[in-house]
Amino acid sequence: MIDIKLIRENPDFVQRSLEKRNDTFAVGEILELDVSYRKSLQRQEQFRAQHKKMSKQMSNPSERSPELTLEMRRLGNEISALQEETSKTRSDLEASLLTLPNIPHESVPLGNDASDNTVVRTWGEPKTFPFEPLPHWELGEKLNIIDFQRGVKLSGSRFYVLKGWGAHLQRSLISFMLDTHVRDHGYREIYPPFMVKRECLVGSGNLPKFGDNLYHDKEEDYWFIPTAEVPLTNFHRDEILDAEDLPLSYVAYSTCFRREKMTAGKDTRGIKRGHQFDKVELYKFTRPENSDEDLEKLTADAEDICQRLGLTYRVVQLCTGDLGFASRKTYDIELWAPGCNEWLEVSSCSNCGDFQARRANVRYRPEPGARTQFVHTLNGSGVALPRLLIAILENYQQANGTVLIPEALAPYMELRQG
RNA sequence: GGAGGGAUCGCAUAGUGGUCUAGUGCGGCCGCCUGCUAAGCGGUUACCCCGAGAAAUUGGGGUCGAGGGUUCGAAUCCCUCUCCCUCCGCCA
Repeated sequence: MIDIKLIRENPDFVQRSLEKRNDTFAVGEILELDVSYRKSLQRQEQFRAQHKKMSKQMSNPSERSPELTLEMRRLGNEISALQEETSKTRSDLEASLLTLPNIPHESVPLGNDASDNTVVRTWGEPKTFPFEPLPHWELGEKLNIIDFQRGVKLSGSRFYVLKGWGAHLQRSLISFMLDTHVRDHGYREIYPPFMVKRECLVGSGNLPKFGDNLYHDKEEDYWFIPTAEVPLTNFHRDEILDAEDLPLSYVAYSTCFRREKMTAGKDTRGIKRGHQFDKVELYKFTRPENSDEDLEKLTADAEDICQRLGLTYRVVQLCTGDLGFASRKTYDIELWAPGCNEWLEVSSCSNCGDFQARRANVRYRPEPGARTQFVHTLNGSGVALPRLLIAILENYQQANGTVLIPEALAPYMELRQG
């Protein structure tokens, strides 16, 4: 959420910044709501103060009178009418504020869409093969480790089953990534709930605008997380963190659930885009002055996974038009997949500034006795699984149709299975 | 799912309709005293919103798990919900 005070004091800046996202937003409307909210709030508080004084008089039996009682009743009615008006305006204002995306960081390059993103760096070279490399869906079926038909039988389109060595590989990757981030990058491991309350999705920025991409149990009002970023953002909701604990770095494995109904027909081949996938997520709560630097660190931590696995990747900086709703600055990490011949997004590392912290009300106290302030939050996959699996299968395939195990995974793959 | 008990300013607790501007103890912080430490003494100790001010500050309002109701007036009475505890049922 954008600070209403910033909008109030600098509406042109906010308007101009949001326009960089190549979309339009009702900043003027919000300003009007803000004015009328504060006007009716002030009137209400004035009446309340008066009412309070009279009430004090009433507490003394000798000052009680039928006239005073009557007057207070009248005032009381007036206050509740005003109260209704005030809270209506306030919730309208809040609802509007919740639909505004974050303000892009001034360093983010201008652009309309993904085609304006810029490659920041590339690690490794796209691998060349003395034979025609197969796409993972063919490798998966040949090796009998990915079962598309049974996935559809069990759950419908965009579901698949990993079998034997394939399932084992995924499980090993999860352990490898968690171990690496905990042992070598200083993150604390979290196992979060995969179903959360509505307000968690509001805190992370998925609601109210993007509900159509989420699975929801209406009976119990549980929401299935589209990423572990959601429970992690809300882990410290309504808390005031100790300044000396910052930055707090968390790593969480979770399954993720997404409807993906807008892209029916696209990316249907293979395991690139499903309704359910696994992911290891990195998350940081930082002091505002450190968040830019911490984004570089977090991105490097995700990149390190790709490097240890010997996979070619590139880091792409998103332009203003392609930035996610909650993000002010984002780097995507894309792995090269020689079989399907494309760069696969396996991580999106974002600095959300105080946007999510404001929504989830996560604060800290910079100095003892100082006013509380919102922290900055960062997130990024470290990294997403099906696509990592794709990259390993396609990069490590051999002429005879087998797939080698990356050296870093060897300790995790000692169990032999078909 | 059933029955009962509970939720108060970091922690513990008091408060059963107006004097609550929520008391007290502990802990924390500041100061005094003091060879040192402990003790003692004094002060201080939440969060949010609106207004004034360049600022330090300052005026007002709100918050006793959440929301509604009764009343001139609610921490206190009534209703609904959430969470926690005990027991029963059911399970991994």
